[in-house]
Amino acid sequence: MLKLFNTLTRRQEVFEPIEPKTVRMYVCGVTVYDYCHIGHARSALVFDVLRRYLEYSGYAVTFVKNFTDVDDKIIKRANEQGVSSGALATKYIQAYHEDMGRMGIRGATEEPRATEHIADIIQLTEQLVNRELAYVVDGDVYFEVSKYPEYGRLSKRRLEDLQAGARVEVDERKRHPMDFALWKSSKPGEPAWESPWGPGRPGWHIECSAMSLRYLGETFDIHGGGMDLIFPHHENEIAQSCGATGKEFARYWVHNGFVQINKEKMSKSLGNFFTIREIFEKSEWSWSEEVTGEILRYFLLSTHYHSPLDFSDQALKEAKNALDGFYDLFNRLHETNESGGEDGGLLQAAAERTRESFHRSMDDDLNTSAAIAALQGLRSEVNKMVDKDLSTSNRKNVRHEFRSLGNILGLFQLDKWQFNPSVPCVGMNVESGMSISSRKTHPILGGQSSWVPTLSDSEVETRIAERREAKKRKDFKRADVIREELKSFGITIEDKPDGTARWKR
RNA sequence: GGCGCCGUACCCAAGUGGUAAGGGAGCAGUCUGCAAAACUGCGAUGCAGCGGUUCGAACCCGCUCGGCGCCUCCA
Repeated sequence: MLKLFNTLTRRQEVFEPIEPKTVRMYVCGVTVYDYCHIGHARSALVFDVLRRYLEYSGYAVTFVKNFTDVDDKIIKRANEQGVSSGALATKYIQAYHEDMGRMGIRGATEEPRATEHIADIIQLTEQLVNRELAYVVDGDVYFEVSKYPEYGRLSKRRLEDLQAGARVEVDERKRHPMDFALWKSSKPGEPAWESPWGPGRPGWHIECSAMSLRYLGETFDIHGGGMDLIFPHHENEIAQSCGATGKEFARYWVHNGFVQINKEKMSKSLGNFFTIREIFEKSEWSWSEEVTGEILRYFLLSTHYHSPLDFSDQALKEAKNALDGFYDLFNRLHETNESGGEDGGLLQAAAERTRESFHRSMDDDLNTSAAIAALQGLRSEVNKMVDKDLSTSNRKNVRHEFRSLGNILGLFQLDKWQFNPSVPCVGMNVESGMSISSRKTHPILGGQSSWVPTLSDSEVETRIAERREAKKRKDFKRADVIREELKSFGITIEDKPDGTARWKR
C-alpha cells in the first residue's frame, strides 16, 4: 500500500487512484532555453522512479510531462542567438532527451509542448473570462485571484500575507497585485498567435492546466514538480483548473527537494549549478573514471526525495564506491560453480526478506535510501553464500532478483562492469595501436594527447593470459609488472583461487 | 513582515514514542606469492543546546543556537 506525502494536506496519505489499477499523473517539465542541471535531473528522476514503482505495482500509468517552449527567457535567448524561439526550444528539448536518456530516465507517455496547444489554452482562458474569473486589459488577460476564495490552499498562504512582503512591482492595470497573466499581448518581434484578445502568447501557468485537461481530464491522480513550483505555479494551476471546471484538479501533489551546492540551492540565478552533461564529463578523482548515469542515479536516490541533497565530488565518489560493491558481487554471480551447493532455501528466504523490506520502504513515500539499504543487506548475505558455496542456478536466480528490484530504481541493469562508459564506443589510435577513450592525461604516458589510450577486451585478455603463465612459472615479478601495466590503463585484476582472474575497468 | 524546511558517528544517510538501519572512508584480523575482492571484528551510553510532558523521547511540546528555502523566473 503506497503512501505519498501530499503537499495539499501536508500529510502522508494512502494512495488510491480514481480508477482502479490506473494512474494518471502530470509532472511539470522544464523551460527549454538551456541545458538541464542536476536539479532538473533529480526532479525527472524522482518521478521516473515513482512511475516505475507504480507500474511495477501493477498500475497502468499515463504520464504527461510538458515542455514550456514559449516564455520571456526563451525569447530573449533566441534573439541573442538570432534564431527563432521555436528552433531554440527544439534544440534544448533534444538535449533534454539526450541527458535524461543517458541517466536512464524513460520518456513520458505524452510530452506536449505549450505551443502545440494554443487552441486549448485560448479555450480555457475564454472559459475563465466567461465565468468572470478573468478580465481583459489591453489585450492581456489576467486571472482575478480575489474571485477564487480557495487561492492559497496549496501553498498555505493568505492573500493578505502575500502582499506584505511582496517584491513584485505592482502593475496598475491589475485589480490585485497577485493577479497573474493567462494571456499576454505580444510586442513586435515576439512570437504571437491570434486570439479573441488580439495577437499574443500564453502566460506560464495556463499551459499546464490546458494540457493536463487535454490528456488527463478534469481530475487526475498525481501532480508533481520541484518544491519551488508550489508557489506560484501550482497554486495558480489549481485556481485556473478548478475555476474553469468547478471540479477537483489533482488529488496528490508531490514535490521534490532541491539539489544544493554547499547547502545552498542550486539555481541559474546564483550561478552555482552543474549541467548534467558537465557532470558526465567530470573525472577529477581519477583519470580513468567517468560519471555514469547509474552513478548519478545512485547518488540522487541515496537521499529521500523530499530532503535537500548536497552535490559534491565526494558524494559522487561515494555513490560510485557503493555501486562498485554491487557490481563486484554481480561479477562473482556470473561465474559458474560446478560443485553446486544446497543453499537454495537460505537464498530464497533472504531474497524474500529483501523484497518485503524493499516494498515496505518504497511504499513509505518512496523511501529510496531505505530501499537501497535493503539491497545492500542482500548483497552482504549473498556474498557470504558465494564464499561458502552457491550453485550456478542460484547465482542466476539472485542476479535476476537484483535486476528486477534494481529496475524500479533504474539500477543494476548492466550485464557487466561498465563504469567507463566510453569504452564500448572507442576509436583506434593508429600510432599506438591502442583504443582510445576518455579525454584526460594518462599518468604514465603523459599529456601529449588529449585522448587517453585504453585497452580493448581482447588486449586485456592477452595480458591476463600472459600473466597467468608467469604465475605458473612462479615469476611473480613479471606477473606484478603486467598487473601494474593494466592498472595504468584503469584495469583492476582479481585473482581467483583456481589461477584464473576476473578483471574490471 | 508572512509561510515553511533542516541540524543523527570522520562523510553520506534511515529511523518520528520503547531504547540508534544501511553505505562510504578508516583501523585490525582471516584468505592470498603479493594485491584485489570477500568475510570477521572495532567505531555515536548518543541523535545542535537547554527545559518540559511521559514509566519511557532522536522522535511530542516550549525556548535558544546554527544552516537553508519560498513569498519574483526557478526542478
